[in-house]
Amino acid sequence: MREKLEQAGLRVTRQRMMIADLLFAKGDRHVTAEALYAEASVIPYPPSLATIYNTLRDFADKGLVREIALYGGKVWFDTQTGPHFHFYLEDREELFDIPEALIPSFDIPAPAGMRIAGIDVVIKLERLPESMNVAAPESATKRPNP
Amino acid sequence: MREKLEQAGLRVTRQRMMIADLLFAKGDRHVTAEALYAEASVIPYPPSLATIYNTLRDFADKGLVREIALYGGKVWFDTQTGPHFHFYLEDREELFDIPEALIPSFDIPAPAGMRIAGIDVVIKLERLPESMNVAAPESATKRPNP
DNA sequence: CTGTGTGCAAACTCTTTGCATAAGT
DNA sequence: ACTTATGCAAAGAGTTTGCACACAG
Repeated sequence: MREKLEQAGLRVTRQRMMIADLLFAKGDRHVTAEALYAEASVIPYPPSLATIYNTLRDFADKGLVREIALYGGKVWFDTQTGPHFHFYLEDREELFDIPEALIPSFDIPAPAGMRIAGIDVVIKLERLPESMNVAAPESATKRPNP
Repeated sequence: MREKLEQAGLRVTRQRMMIADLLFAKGDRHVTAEALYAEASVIPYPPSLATIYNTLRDFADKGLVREIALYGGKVWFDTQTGPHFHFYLEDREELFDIPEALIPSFDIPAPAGMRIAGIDVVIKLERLPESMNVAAPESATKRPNP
């Protein structure tokens, strides 16, 4: 953890260590600043909310986490910085990864004079009524926001 | 235009007509509330900013426009409600459609007990330095946020 | 020691809301 | 007439910032 910060050129402080621990200890995570703050707040002498925000931004700048495009409201951060897509469960405000295996190959050319700086794919999910709970998985065949 | 509002079950008011005109008169548009407000403000007796916000939300509720997932900050509205993906030009804060022809077929199954409520694909673009302006189009092969 | 990070509160930005007035049907 | 929309200003949510103090290198 310590090296992770040093490698990124960030000073190793108690707060940053604590935040890094929360983020990276238990595998991939998808968090908002508020959620992380709530989580940190059970620990004695937790970082302030402002520090959580600043730290998440610093981490994002250094490539330790990445920001995710989502509807209005809050900014999400993802500890997995590599290529992958997301499911978003609106009613629970939960964000999780789409298994790599399910991701189709993508080959959209950038317009002339531009380069692709990142791709964000978010598939919004809705919980089906109980009675349909065991229905066959639905497909998302090229149909953004039907 | 009038019928568009009536069909949606919205009262036809001067302000809503003005906003609908701005949105739908000149083909597909991608706007933020602020931008639309600025645009409307050149007209005598323009709608207030609050009304722009309320109207855009009403329009979105009735399916006349759709909301687009973008990084933090502002909410965007798109007059094209059908399935399509977007390029986002960060430095200019411009959003535009990806031609249908370029969009790959997508077939990601929803997890059991869920259905897909919408797909948002945003490809962030960066302007290349002048010297490379005529470079061959780059590809976005399955590489979200490299 | 020196410079950077932290905490707090206040500022800021974007969006929504309450309430009195205006306008549509 | 009756109901819904509008405008304004004020409130609200999320995020950033300024400044004094603390701490890592």
